[in-house]
Amino acid sequence: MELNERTKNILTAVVHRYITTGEPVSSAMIAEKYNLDLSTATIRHEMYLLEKYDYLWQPHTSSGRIPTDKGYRFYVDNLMIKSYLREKEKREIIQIYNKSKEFEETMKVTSQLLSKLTNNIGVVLAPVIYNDLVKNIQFIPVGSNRILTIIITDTGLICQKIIKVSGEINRDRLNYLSNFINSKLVEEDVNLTNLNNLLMEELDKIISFQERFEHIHKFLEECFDFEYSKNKVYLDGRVNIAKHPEFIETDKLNYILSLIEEENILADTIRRYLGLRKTKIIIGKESKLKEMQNCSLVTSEYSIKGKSAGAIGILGPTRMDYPRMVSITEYISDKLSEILSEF
Amino acid sequence: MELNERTKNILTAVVHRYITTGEPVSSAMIAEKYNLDLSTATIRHEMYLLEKYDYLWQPHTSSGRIPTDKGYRFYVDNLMIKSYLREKEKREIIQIYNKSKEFEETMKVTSQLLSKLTNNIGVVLAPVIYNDLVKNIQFIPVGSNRILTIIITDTGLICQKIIKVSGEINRDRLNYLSNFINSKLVEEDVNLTNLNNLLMEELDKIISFQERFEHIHKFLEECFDFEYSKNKVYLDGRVNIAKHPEFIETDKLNYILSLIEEENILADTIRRYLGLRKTKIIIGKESKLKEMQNCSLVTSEYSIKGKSAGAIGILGPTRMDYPRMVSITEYISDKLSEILSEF
DNA sequence: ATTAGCACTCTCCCTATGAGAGTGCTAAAC
DNA sequence: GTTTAGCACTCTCATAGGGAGAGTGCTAAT
Repeated sequence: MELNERTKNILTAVVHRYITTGEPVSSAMIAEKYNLDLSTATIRHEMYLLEKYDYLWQPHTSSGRIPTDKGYRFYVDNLMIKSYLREKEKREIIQIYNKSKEFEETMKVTSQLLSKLTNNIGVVLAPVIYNDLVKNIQFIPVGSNRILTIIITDTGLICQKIIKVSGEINRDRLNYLSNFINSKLVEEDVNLTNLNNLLMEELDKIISFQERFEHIHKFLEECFDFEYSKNKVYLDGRVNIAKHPEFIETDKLNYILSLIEEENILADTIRRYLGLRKTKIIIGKESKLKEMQNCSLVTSEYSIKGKSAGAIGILGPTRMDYPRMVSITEYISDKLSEILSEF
Repeated sequence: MELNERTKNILTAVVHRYITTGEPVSSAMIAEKYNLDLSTATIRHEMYLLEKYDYLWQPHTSSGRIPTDKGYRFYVDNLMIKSYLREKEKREIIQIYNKSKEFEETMKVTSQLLSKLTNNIGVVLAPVIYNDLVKNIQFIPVGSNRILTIIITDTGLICQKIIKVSGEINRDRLNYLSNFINSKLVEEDVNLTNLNNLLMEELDKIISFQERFEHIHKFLEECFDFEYSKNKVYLDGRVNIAKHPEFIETDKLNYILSLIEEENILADTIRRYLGLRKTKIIIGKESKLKEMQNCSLVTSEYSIKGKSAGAIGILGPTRMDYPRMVSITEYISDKLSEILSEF
C-alpha cells in the first residue's frame, strides 16, 4: 500500500501537530495550520484512509487522530526532515564537556546532557571492553589475602577486580606471572575474551608442577571472569517522566519505573538494535517489550579511536520530537567519541 | 501537655489502623477492632482532643482521622513496640549475602534486600573513607601520561583515582615517591584528610629542587582530592513508589522522583542525622526538605571493624510500618557490618 | 474528485440528588 | 464528673441527566 504525496503531507501534519500539542488532531486543525489547500472534508477523508491502514487512530469515535506506532515509523523512515543543533547549543555542550576530566564523570555528564536537552531520560552505556586488545596487566597485593588486578586496554580503558586468595601471597611469583603475561601481550594481540585461553596454553608449556598450576589456573580464571553483559548504565532525568501526561496512568507509570529500575532491560534493548546504522529509533511496541510499549528510544553509537565502543540514547514517550532527538543523540555521541579517544 | 494512658491507647490504635488500611480511621472502627471498652462517643471525644493538640487531622469535617507527623513522632518515640524478624527471614537474608563476594555487589544486594523486604526504596551509603587510616599507596603508570593511584585503608577499603600528568613519567622517581610515602605511613597513623598536609611537610624537608617539587606537589594534591561528600549511593526499589497511593498526585510524584534522581539530597539528609543513636527515624516535614515532606526515612548505621563507616536506610511514605522498618534496617546493618569487617 | 452541509456521536462539565460515613453536640445515665 | 445514647449536621461519593462543544461520517451538490 503506497501512500500518495497528499496523504503523506497529511500524515506529516498530524504527527507534527500531535507532537507539539499533545492533543488528538482534527481535520479543521490541519486545514487551519497547514497550507494544504484542502477542505476539512477532504482531509477528513484522507484521515479516514490513514486510520484504515493503521497509521492513525482515534481515542473515541468523534475525536481527532493520533499517530500509531506504525504512523510514527513511517514518519521517521520517510517523512521527517533532519534537524540540526544551533551553534549556541553546540558550544554549550562542548563547554560542559570541557569541564569534566575523568572517565566516570564524562559518562555522567553525557547522560545529564541528554536528559537536559531533551526533557527525557538520558541513557549512556559504558564502553564494552571484551573486544579491546589487552595492553598491560598489573597484580597488586592488597592486605594479606587479596590481589587487585588491573587491566589496561588499547582504547585506554582500565578495568579492575579484587580477588581473594586462600593462601599466603608470594610476591615474587606474582611478579613473575605479571611479567610473563605482559611479555606475551607485547608479542601477540589478544582481547579480553581470549586472554584466559591463551594464558592457559602458555602456562601449560612452562609449568610442570601440578599443584602450583592449579592455584594459578583458578586465580587467573577469576581474574578475567568479567560479567561482560552487565556493563554499567548511566541514567539521568528520571524526574522528566512526571512531565509527560502519558505517564500519569498507574500502569504506564509502572512500566516506565521498571525501565528506570532494571537498567539492564534498557541496556539489553539498546544493544539488541546496535549495528546496522549509527542511529536507531525504536518506537513503542516495536521492541516487543511490554515495559517499553508506551516509550520510544533513540540511540546512537559512539566509538573510541574509531572502534565502536558503546551507545547513548534517550528514552521518552512515543510522542517525542524525533528529528530533534536524533540530532541531539548524534551530536553528543560524536563529541563523546572524540573525548574518549583522547583519554 | 502530657497524654494520659487512654489517649495514648487511642493514638496507638489510630496509627496501627491507618498503617494497615490506609483509610482515615473512624471512632467506630477503633471501638470495633480494639478492645478499649469505650463507646464511640468517648473515642470521638478523645480524637477531638488529639486533633486539637495536633497528633491527628481530618481530610475533611466528617471523615475519620489520620496521624500527623507529630502523631507519628509520638508513636515512634513512646508507643511503638519493637518488632523482630522471623528466623526464616533472617536465614534468607544471610543466604543472599553469602552469594555475593565482592564489595560493589554487597552494596547492591543490601539495597535490594532493603527494598524487597519493605516494599519501599532501599538506600545504601557507601562507607566513608576520609577518617580511615591510610595503610598503603601505589602509583601505577598507565599508558604514557596517566598515573593510577590506589589507596588502601585500615578498614580494607580501596579507593583509586586516575591522574593525567603533563610530562613524561619518570618511573624511578615515582617508585621513590611511593616508597617514601609508604615508609611514612608505617611510622605514623594518618588518615586521608591529613595525608596531604603531612606529605607536604615531609617532602619539604628532603627536597630542595624547587621546580621538581612544584610538580610533585601538584600531583599529590590532585591524588588526594577526593570528593568526600559525594560518596556513592545505592538505590533499589524505585518501582515501589507506584504501589503507594499517596504518590499518584503529580506534586508528590515529582518530589519523590527528585529524591530518587538527586541521590545526594537523600544521602545528605541521612548524613545529617547520623551520630546519636544507631537507628534514626525522620518523619515527613521534620527533615525540612520539601522533597521529603510526604516521606519517612528509617536509617541505621553500619560499621567496619567496629568503626562507624556508613548508613543504610529505607525511604517510603510517612504511612509505613515503623516497627518492622526499624527491625529490618537494624538487622541488615548488623549483617552488613559483619560482612564488611571480614573483607 | 472535491466540498458544503448536516446529522450524529462522544466527551466534558455542570448540576442535582440521595445514600452513607462519620462527626459534634447535648441531654440523660451512671 | 465521666460516659454514653441519640440525633442533627456535614461532607464525600456515586449516579444520572442535560446542554454545550468538538469532531466525525455521510450524502448530495458542485
